[in-house]
Amino acid sequence: MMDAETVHSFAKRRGFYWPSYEIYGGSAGFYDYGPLGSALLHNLMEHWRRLYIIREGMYEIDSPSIGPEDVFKASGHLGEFTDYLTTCQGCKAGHRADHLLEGLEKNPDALEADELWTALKEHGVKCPRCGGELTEPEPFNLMFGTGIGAGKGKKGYLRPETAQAMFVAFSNLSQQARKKLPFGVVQIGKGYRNEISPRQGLLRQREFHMAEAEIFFHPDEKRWEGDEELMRTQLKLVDQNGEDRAMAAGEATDKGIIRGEALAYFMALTQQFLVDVGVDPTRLRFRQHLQDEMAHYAADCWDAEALLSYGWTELVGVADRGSYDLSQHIAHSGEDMGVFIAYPEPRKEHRIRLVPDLKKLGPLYRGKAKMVARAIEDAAPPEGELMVEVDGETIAVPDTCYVKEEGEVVISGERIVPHVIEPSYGLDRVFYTVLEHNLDIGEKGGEEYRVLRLPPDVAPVQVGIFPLMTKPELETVAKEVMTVLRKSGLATTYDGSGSIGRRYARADEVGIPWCVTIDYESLDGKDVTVRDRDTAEQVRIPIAELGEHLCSLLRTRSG
RNA sequence: GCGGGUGUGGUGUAGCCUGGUAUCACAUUAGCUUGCCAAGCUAAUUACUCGGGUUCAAAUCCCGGCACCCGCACCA
Repeated sequence: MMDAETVHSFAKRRGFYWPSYEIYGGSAGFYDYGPLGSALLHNLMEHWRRLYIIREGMYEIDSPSIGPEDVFKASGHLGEFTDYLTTCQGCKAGHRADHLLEGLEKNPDALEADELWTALKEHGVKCPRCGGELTEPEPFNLMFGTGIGAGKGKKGYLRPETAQAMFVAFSNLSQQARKKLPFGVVQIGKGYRNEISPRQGLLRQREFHMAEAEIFFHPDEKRWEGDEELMRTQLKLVDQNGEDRAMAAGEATDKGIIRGEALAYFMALTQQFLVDVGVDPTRLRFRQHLQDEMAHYAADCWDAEALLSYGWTELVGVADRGSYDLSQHIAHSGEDMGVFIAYPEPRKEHRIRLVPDLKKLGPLYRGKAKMVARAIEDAAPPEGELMVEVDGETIAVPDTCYVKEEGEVVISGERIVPHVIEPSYGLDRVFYTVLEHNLDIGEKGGEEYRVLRLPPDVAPVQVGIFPLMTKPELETVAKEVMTVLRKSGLATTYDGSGSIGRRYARADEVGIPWCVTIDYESLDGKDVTVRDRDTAEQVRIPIAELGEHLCSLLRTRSG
């Protein structure tokens, strides 16, 4: 099997990627994409856009990498991403304080620093490795913090995922979708996580590329009208019980293995993308999250995993997140993000409702008055005193603050909070997988011979232009041909150095699918050879038709 | 973050134990040559991870930082 070291040195030698800031000693978890890498990464993104935006008709947005603290309080990242680490004074091993309290406290994950410390002392917890004394837990947050504005300013964080923007701007987006469900919104951008120990090259970076789609559904109608063919895609599934099987996406839905048709659809779409861009389908599977691995709000979650030299590695997570994200932002911001769904027929109902009196509520609750009012509207008529819950606290509301109204009302629909299905791609991982799965190290004439068998539309360069000999008359024509091809939109590189075989070898190694060679017959006959990377076969094509010939090859080969 | 290992041109390496001009190959550039799959000749460019210490002298010995690899922990 290909080993990662080989891929890394290859990547550096041919300019795909290398560690950042090398001349200053480097910094773990950061990588530069070089000329060929940038082009390849860009092609992956373009392919992704073609699938999600053009074919599935989703909307794209582009939002800031930095967000104010409130956003991450609401999203849960501030809490979830903060771990408290305690260190053993003896053996210096670090442990997560909440893990040490597992089984001793009811919900150790939710404890604050001082509570954790108290609990550790109360239970007399010692280092599980050597039995030594533990230090006071220190907070560690996986989000990069920063300040917004001058002076003390406002606390901000670099986003740990791009998804929150789609939830935060939901009202604007649903307006753009003309308030019809379902609709999908995507974003490609960078995410940032201050990993404790980044390892494994591109797979676990501190700054990385993500492509995420949030598809919003009516909770009872999780169906996406897309390409029906996709539901017949064979998927390799490893479910929660570790059962391993291959079946069509549609069948897995019918059998209840995948919980929901839309989830299955987006898993199939995910597979199509990965295979299109060069992930080996025989080394690809979907693994269902275990119950305790899944976020508590998630209804179901499957990771697309690729088999790499590092082992099975998550490339994409496809999750049914329910209404969790929107509900969180509704609760924290007070913004109503519901979508109004009209009934087929308006209904008449006898109703008792509570109408809040804001004039009374205002002076009483000040900043919270609006939220109290909303809670009153939602509350059922009380037996005695009205109790409402606002922002985690229970408030008794005097009966002077609202009036009871009773009567027939016409209800033409209801407001619901949409559910969301989220395919979330780690693009750098896809990138690495495409390299590792397609770098074919074989042999030719007793010598090692490398061919990067990339799909043509993913390859960083599509055409190599070579004069057969380094003679001025050939070089002139070759450069003219190059100009024409570049004008027709093909990524083209010129190489006139060394023997022709050497140039083919150089081109094969970086995955250039077609090489065009200009020889003496090209001067008279006006045609050139086009050589195919994978078969090494050559055909002669008139120069006048070359652009169209290559463009059509590109179209047919990219599916 | 803890423990162990490693760090030499763009890539892969020899040298390190036993301190004294840094080896070789490939790659790259230029010229010649070359009529289709890493041919040849000539020349050129490029390296001891960084900082400190010991020493007349450090790639080599010692200390520290950084990076990478392996294990542990971490990986919403």
